[in-house]
Amino acid sequence: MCNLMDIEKFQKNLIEWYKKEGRDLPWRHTRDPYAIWVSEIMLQQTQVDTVKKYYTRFLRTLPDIASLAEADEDLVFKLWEGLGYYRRVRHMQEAARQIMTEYGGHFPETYDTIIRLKGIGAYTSSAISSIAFGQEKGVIDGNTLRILSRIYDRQDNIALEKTKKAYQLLMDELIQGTDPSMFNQGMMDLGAGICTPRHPDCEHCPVRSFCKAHAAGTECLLPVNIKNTSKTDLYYITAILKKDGKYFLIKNNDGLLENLYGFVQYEVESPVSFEEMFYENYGLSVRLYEYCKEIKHVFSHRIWHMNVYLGEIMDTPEPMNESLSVCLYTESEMAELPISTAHRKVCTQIP
DNA sequence: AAGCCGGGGCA
DNA sequence: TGCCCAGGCTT
Repeated sequence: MCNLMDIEKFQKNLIEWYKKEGRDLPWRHTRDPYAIWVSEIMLQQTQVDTVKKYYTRFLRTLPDIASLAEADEDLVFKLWEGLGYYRRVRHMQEAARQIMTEYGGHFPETYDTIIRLKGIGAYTSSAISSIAFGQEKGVIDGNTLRILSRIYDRQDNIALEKTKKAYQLLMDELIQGTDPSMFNQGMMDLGAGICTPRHPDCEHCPVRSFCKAHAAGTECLLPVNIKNTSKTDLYYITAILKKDGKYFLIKNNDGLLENLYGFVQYEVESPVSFEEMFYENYGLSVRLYEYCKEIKHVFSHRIWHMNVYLGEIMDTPEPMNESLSVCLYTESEMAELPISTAHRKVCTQIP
């Protein structure tokens, strides 16, 4: 693509195809920047089909910026339970409060102002500013990096930041003078349905006449994406601890799965070591009396091997320790708490 | 620049 | 199993 006429033809082919073959998605029936924002945050590293279920419920429960800003923290995380990357929703609530105080509850309308909001980077600011406000900012994500690598038959490693910067310039050039919302969303649908990672469907591609990789037959070798994917194995003893018909759960205050609830687990070699460490941390005597099974849970960069035990918390002097009672939940209370998928698997071992 | 942060779908 | 998915923040 070397001249303006080619770019115009590329845009026209893409957008005509998008109008006909584009996906009908819930967040494409609105221009409300708040709704589009929610969808874009949910869609970060998360597949469209997964997001659909969460998106509708989230907007029904928290329909606008003000309601998100004022919402109870546990409710917000509960709405996110199972989606992963929980920091996203914490940041979103911070940004909602930011919009209330700095912009009087009115969503900012330019790329440079939107990107200053918590949890919004180059991709999301481009997406919101183009879709909700018609700004000519191209989105750079896994889809567009793949498409551009193929269109230009480039070998740049898309895992590198400098590649993304170079491709941002290309995208901003390609989006000039057309409908920014349809161009960006058309590119994403092209990446999702035609220009797929493994078996691209070039026969049905509306822009294959512009594609250098297709001409060279190299489309299946692109994009180049070299990154380290080694995982670390972690071995835990995870205890389902019961007292008076309730279960002992703690809230993670930092790190992995921050703000979610879960069973106590330690990286120790034996049940006795667990009991000792639990006593050090909580001043409570526990007894593990039965081994259930190992539950494996795979994250992006680590694997949890959770060796699940049943246990009980021994009698404590009256009145019951304050720090103990706040950690005890009935099974129906547990259903309402935000709990990670790993620990939901552990719940299945409750007798 | 590299590490960290989840979970689901797919070949 | 390994890779991918509408990424962003921290160090």
